[in-house]
Amino acid sequence: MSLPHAILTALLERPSSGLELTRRFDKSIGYFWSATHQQIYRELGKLEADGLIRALPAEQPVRGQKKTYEVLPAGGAELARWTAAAQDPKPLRDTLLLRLRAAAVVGTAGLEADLRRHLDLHRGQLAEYEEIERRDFPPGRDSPQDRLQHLVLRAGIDLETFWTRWLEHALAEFAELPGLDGR
Amino acid sequence: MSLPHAILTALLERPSSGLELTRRFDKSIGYFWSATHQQIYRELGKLEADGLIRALPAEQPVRGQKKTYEVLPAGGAELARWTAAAQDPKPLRDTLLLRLRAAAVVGTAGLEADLRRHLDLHRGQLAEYEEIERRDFPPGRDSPQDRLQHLVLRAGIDLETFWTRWLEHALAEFAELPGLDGR
DNA sequence: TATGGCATGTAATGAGTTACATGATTCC
DNA sequence: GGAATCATGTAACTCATTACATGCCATA
Repeated sequence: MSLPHAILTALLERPSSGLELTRRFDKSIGYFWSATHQQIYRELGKLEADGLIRALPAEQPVRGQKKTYEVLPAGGAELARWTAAAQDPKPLRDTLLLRLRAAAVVGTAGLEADLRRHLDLHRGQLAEYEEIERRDFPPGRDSPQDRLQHLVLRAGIDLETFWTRWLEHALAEFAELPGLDGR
Repeated sequence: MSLPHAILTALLERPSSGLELTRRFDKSIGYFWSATHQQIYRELGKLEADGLIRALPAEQPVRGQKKTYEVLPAGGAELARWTAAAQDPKPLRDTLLLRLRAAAVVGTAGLEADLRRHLDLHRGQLAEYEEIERRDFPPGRDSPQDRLQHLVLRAGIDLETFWTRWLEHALAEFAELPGLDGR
């Protein structure tokens, strides 16, 4: 239910082709809403059919040829409507927590290595976000748009901080656990 | 890919029928892996067909009649294998962050009320987790199983703490924003 | 002219959600 | 015996993922 709106947002920020969108979904927007190129092309087709976006004038309906989209007024209206609409938060669904709970019944053998790997990944992501903060949000610049985008980035930073701390804590606990392995 | 393993874990903790599992997925396990009864029945069928679980002896293959499942050795082995296997963390996908980013281009009108609502929901969830912690994990009890389950609960508590703080911060920022509404 | 990279797409599968259907049991 | 509730299930649909297919274009 959110992918079309993620695409509308990206296209309002800057008209783009499918592949350009795909690249932007690998960073920026993709930091909190990921999507593959297959999803994006399918959704661009739907959005165009629904009259929310259109291909820019030089429209060649040829296959391997670039096609840039822009948002139509109806698309902007739909995005504004969706942004303001009440939506319930989705319940948490996390594999790692599930595996820990499973480990309580089948033993912790082998889990620790993957916790360490996750810790490294989250540390890396955290460093990346902090670099972006330094580069794109220096103190001083604070248009409303900047503030909103900064707020989103802060969520990313705080979430990664949470995961690194939690994983460090978990690993410390593991070190103290008596041999539960293979239980 | 994780639902079957969530079910195996729940059944190892205690053999149950489909509806009992559904209830347990509304709390406990469901706090970090939610599932509806339709998913659960479908998955129970698959797990039984694959020989990972079985219906308890008094097996009546009658429709509206209770059917309790238990885990077979092959099921335990599969769960242990899955628990130890390396798995990449799934990229974040959060609607609220997306809406904030959208608000930076279409305006913040109407968003604030829903942020407040989310804040209330997260505060409620946090209180619920803290109550569980008081009740189920008093200082002192610390078998390895308790420690692992407590670790999972701590993740829930810390995550809800993060969201409440972030939402408070976001609302404070909103209060300072010049009229961006309807931009 | 052929190779590699760019760009757009199709097909198949799987996981999750929503709506509905049916049998058994209990209690009035 | 009728209504409510418990319990199990089916069907249809949407969304996401994985693998593959095809056309264009530059350049060696």
